[in-house]
Amino acid sequence: MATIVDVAALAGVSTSTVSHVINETRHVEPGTRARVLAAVQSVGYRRDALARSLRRSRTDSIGLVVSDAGEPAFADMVHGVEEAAAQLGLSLLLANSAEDPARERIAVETLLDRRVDGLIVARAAGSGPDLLTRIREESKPLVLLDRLADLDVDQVGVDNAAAVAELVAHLTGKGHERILLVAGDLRVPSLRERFEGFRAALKSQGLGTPPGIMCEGTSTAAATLESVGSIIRNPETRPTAILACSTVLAAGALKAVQDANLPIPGAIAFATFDGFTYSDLFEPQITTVRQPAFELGETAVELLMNRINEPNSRTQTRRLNSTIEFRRSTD
Amino acid sequence: MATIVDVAALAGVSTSTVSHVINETRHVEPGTRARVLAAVQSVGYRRDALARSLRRSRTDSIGLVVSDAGEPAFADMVHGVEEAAAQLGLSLLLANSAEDPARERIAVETLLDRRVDGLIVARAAGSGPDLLTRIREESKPLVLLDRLADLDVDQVGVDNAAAVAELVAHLTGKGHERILLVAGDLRVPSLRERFEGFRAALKSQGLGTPPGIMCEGTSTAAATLESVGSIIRNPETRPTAILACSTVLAAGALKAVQDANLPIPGAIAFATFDGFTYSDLFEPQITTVRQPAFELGETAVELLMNRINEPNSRTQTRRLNSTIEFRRSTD
DNA sequence: CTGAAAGCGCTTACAG
DNA sequence: CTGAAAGCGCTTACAG
Repeated sequence: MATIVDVAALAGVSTSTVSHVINETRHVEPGTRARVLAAVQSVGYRRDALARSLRRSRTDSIGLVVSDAGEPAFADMVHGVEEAAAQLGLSLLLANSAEDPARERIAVETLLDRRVDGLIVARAAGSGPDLLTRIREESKPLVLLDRLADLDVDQVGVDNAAAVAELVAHLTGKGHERILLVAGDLRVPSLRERFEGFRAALKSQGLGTPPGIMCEGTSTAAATLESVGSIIRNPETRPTAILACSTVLAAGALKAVQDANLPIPGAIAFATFDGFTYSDLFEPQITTVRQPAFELGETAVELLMNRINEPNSRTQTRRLNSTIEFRRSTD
Repeated sequence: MATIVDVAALAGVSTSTVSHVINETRHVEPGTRARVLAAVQSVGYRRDALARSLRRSRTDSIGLVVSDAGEPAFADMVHGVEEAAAQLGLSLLLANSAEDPARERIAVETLLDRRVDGLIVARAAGSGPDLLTRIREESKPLVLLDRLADLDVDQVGVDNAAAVAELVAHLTGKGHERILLVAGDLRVPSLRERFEGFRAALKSQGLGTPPGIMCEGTSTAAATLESVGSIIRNPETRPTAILACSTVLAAGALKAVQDANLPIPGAIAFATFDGFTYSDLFEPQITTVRQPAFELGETAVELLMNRINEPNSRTQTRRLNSTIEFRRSTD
């Protein structure tokens, strides 16, 4: 690979001048400039980003650690981050923690070693606060994505409480008073927010939480199938509506309803967070809270750039609105 | 940030020794070693990957350019690549061309500037051969993913011909002789392979391609809805089965069938490549060719590492098998 | 068993 | 308007 020295030699100038021509960072005589550019072409010179980064202590790259690259919502966030980063001329280093705090730690350290200009992290379910402390120690710009913390950091997520409230209002409006929340792993902040939001929404509707009408702690479709199954098979505990807090929970719960031969929405209404694509084409058509996942990613980059450019500005927490697609499953 | 010089000073040794201790690259007296390690801890030293890469001309990173980060199949491939890379201690630089050859070009150049050790590319639909030439000029290891080329490069994709053949055999076995192939953009190699495979399969069944029974060129759900709609509304051209070659094509075609009030599979059978998740939970339950997208990504990394370690070995083309999930839509 | 020193390919004050 | 030179933080032959 040709270096700046080769170009300088061929053009008969110093490496300073070559550098300044390439980066347009100071005025150069048109003639000299032309010779340099010609030399660049002729030797096929390409600036080495590594050397440049080392010298400038800035890499023009950002790191993204997601907790579950297999989940469509996270895939969309990755897409949004990539898009926004590309627009700004930033490269994206992607890592997946697979919900494993140890892997998350390694991913963050690697990204730190590579001197990314900033970090966006959607934390693993069991991730402790020490990770954030570690990043702060390095005073590396950081934005939390989707899975927020009760800390003084920049973060962007969904307004889960508002979405739950709207959904509960919709269901109670249809006369439902016994709603089963399939809540999932409450260590995941977004799931906890939905859980808390659900309780608050019921309370404000004067309903209170019927005992046994929460289903929490399960994370797999199989486990959800089982626990939801046992709740709905028992007429004592059977709800008139089910609200699932993620796609995988919805899959398990939906299967349980089908296994119990309960028609939707005839015997039981059904709604879900995230959920299935192209729902309009299939039966049952399921009412779905659609997260603005792509925009979440874009916003994370925006917050990160703010932090990089203004290290001492006040941190902000952004809550984006989800949209609810109302369909026949809750009619 | 502490550097190797700080560590050396504190431990009272040379930077050579520090480097060798950290990298375990030559024997060091246990006592010295311990002092170095203690110094590393005490100053919170972390090796700068940038400087290391510059010196070694090796970055332990790979670049991945996908053509459509929004498509679930590509998201899974990204996931597979990430997983395999992480296992090998490689960082992943991700870029999306969004099916735009110009963006693809920029993405590749950026990755080349960053001196990734190798490149995995799922090319944009209109991508020309000059991009591959360019990468070869730099003699940078390259693997083509999913969208293959008729060139002497390492590549991994799906055995599309085999999948189509199996599906066609399944349909003809059910008595279908008029099958509509919703083929999509034939500039996309994988779609072209399905198209060619379809013709070959019909021929080997002694059927030949009925005129007007191909629907090609459309890439959006809306355009597909329209063209499939006009084909199935006309009893002269109406097929008894539809085979869609991608998720978005399937969405458009399915809508057209529903708009025409043709029951599936009563009036018309339906099958698709890729397609919808959790299909078993919804009606119509659609027969689906499931690509091993994650494995495709993993295999791409494997081929790339082979190439990096053995630059002069023979190139290989790997074809992974898809699995067909047979469901009621083709009963 | 260890160290002095060159060099990877850039950028950027400093000087003229 | 341009150049000589230091330095970013490492690795690695070379020498002892």
